[in-house]
Amino acid sequence: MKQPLLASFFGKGGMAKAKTSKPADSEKPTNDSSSKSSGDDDSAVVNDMDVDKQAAKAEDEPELDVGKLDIKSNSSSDKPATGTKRRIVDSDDDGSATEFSDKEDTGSATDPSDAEEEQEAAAAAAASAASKKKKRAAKPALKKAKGAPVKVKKAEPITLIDTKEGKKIPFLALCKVFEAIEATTKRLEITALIRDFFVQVMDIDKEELTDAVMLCIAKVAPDHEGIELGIGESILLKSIASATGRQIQKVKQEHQALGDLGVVVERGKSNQNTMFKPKPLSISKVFHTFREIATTSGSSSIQKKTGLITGLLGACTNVESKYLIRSLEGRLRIGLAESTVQTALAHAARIRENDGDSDSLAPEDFLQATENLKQVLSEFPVYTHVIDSIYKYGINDIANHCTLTPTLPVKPMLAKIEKAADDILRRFEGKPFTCEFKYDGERSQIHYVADGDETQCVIFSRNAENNTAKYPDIASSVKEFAGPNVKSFILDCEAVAWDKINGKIRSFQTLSSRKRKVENEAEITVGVCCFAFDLLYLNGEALIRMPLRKRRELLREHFVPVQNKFQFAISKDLTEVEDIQEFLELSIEENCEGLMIKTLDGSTSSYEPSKRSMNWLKLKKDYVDGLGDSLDLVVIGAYFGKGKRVGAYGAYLLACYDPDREEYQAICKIGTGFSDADLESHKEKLDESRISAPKPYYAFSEKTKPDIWFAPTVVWEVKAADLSLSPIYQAAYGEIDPSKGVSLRFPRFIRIRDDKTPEMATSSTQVAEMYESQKINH
DNA sequence: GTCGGTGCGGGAC
DNA sequence: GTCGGACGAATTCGG
DNA sequence: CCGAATTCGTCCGACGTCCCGCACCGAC
Repeated sequence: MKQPLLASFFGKGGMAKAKTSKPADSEKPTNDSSSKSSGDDDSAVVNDMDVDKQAAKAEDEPELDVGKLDIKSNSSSDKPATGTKRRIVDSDDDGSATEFSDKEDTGSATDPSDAEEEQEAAAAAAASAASKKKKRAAKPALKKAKGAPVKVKKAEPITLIDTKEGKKIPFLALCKVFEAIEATTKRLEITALIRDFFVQVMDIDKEELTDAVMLCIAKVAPDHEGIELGIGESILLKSIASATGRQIQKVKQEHQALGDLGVVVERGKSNQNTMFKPKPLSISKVFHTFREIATTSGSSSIQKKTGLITGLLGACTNVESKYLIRSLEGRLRIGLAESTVQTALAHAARIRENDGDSDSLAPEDFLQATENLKQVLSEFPVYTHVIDSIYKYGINDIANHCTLTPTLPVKPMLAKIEKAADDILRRFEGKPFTCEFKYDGERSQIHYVADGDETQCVIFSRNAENNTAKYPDIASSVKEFAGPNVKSFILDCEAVAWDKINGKIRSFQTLSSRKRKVENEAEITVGVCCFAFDLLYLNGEALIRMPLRKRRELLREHFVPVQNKFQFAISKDLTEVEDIQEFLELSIEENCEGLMIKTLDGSTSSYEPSKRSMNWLKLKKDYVDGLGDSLDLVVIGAYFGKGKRVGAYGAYLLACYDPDREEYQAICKIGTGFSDADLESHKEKLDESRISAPKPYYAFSEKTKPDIWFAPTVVWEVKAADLSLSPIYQAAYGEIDPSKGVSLRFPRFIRIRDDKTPEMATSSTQVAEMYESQKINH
């Protein structure tokens, strides 16, 4: 088949300088207690509120009526993804109907009429094997795209499922679905595929459905339970080597070439001739082995884990091994992520409750179900429990049984990037909104419950990790900042490293050096101050559906700033662009990252994480064209790309120039900001200056050693949010700290600087100056 | 057998 | 964290 | 007024620095 080469794509607002006059009237935001004043009590603060303030398919499907069976998924569907209707009524029969064999049953299974597409699919699959030479062919994007754009692929019935009592659902069935998903980029189709699978599993067994869902999202437990696989590249390499009987080095090489461990195993296994057919893996077997891996720790745990993985691999067919490995990497990379899985699960549940009939359901029915499920999971992120409730009460009623509960993390509301202050007014046109300082710390969700004398405080991170052990100091000061009538709450805050001697914010880098498991409060080296900006729950009542104005009111009414420990995020309710601009400058001045902008009233101001994933806006200085730190750096090396970047370089090593020592000093890697076309053209151009070993005048560390070296010829403009003190990069080495260099936070490619020679790149002295000018470093 | 260095995994941004 | 690409839905444009 | 073209929002997966905790390993 003709696989098109890497396709190329094409494609690619300023801010007014306010400052003019401006009725600076009042509104000097004062964070009261912040530094000096500290009138910590509410007085100052709370009062001026108004001014504002502070703060598959089967071998053959005997039972299926062919007619009904083929379904066209979506495509024309007017309803979202309801397209595919399939009836798998069988189950009655003796089950054995659907024996599966790992060999190629694909083709045969489906209905002849579709031979065409079938071939297409087969081709795709074959492609990887046949045309292995050009790995690009494997790019999902290209796979199908060209082939049959017109015809929509029908969802192939995948029924490797034996419904007979006691039989487990084969892992292979799920993998077949993954394969089909990977072959397309159409979102509706993806949803339909996984949804159909869930529909089938759902009828069979609740536990297996849960296991399947967990495998789809590549998780082994809810985030807050802190159960992690603890598996990474090196352990996988080891396991693959042992399972396929090869040297680790070999596997490593192949990994570099292919950029995908999944593909590496798949090929490795197919080269192996298996004498006997292993007992097929079931979904629950796989999932439970994953859990076992996750829960082993201690001495020689790596060996045990490797053993478990090797065992699984031994029982895998080729396809299975690919997805098994990717699951262990924590990312399936097939275009199916949690949000889509949730949608599919909701649709499946709705269909099941309609006796398996999707035709009579309206698009709104699906929408409603999806919204319910997403909302519930964001308030009660425990799949086992939620799925349980679906069975018990129905998808439309789960919200009444899985409600926001202190002690269980709420998915935090996020913000969308906004690049210019002007756009904000347009977006919010006329509606009142507030601007808050965006502090550079760590998102903390503080939960508290008092039950008589028993009190409990739990603190979660932005990603729902349980951080209670990291912040015992916060937990122990709850009683100081919570008012006397507060019995329970969930607070949304930013925990920021705090210099209590000078009453100042410290850098993010400082915060991150804090111990993660503090045994004794006395040993805390980095103090923290919480800047609260929202209240989600208070005294037994969820507040998330209230408008922000109300939540903020309750926050200020029931909580009290405490010096050096707890404050309200500084905020101002504004209406003019110039004011926003000025407030942004002020936030920067105060060592914050920028502003968060939120509407105050109406439904858009409620705390609804799932409905609109980002209802807040964030405005940072470095988003604005022409502002923020920008450097011109020399490209001296490159790293092979992985996944969708195979065939290109995934990242490059950059250096600044030190004219005194006449050397190029590594400063950071860069891997974002490139369009696909950039990726291609950069490689082409840079390969011309490829050299086999680093120049003697390159200063770099082994830890950042690139796969490919270049002579210093190309200069790029790069933007960064901050500069950091680095243990592994050499830029401005010794100028600030005798044993550390400087690196960049959030580096991204902006453009090529054809007009600069490498010697004209940003110098190490300039780098040092830029670092020094960040006042937060003193 | 203990101790410190190293490399990996995972989590912040 | 930043960023670009693909989809699908919403909105605008052009005949 | 309707279909085509364009814009917008969402989702996904590439990739960045730095840090701690843990398992491992070699030196003593």
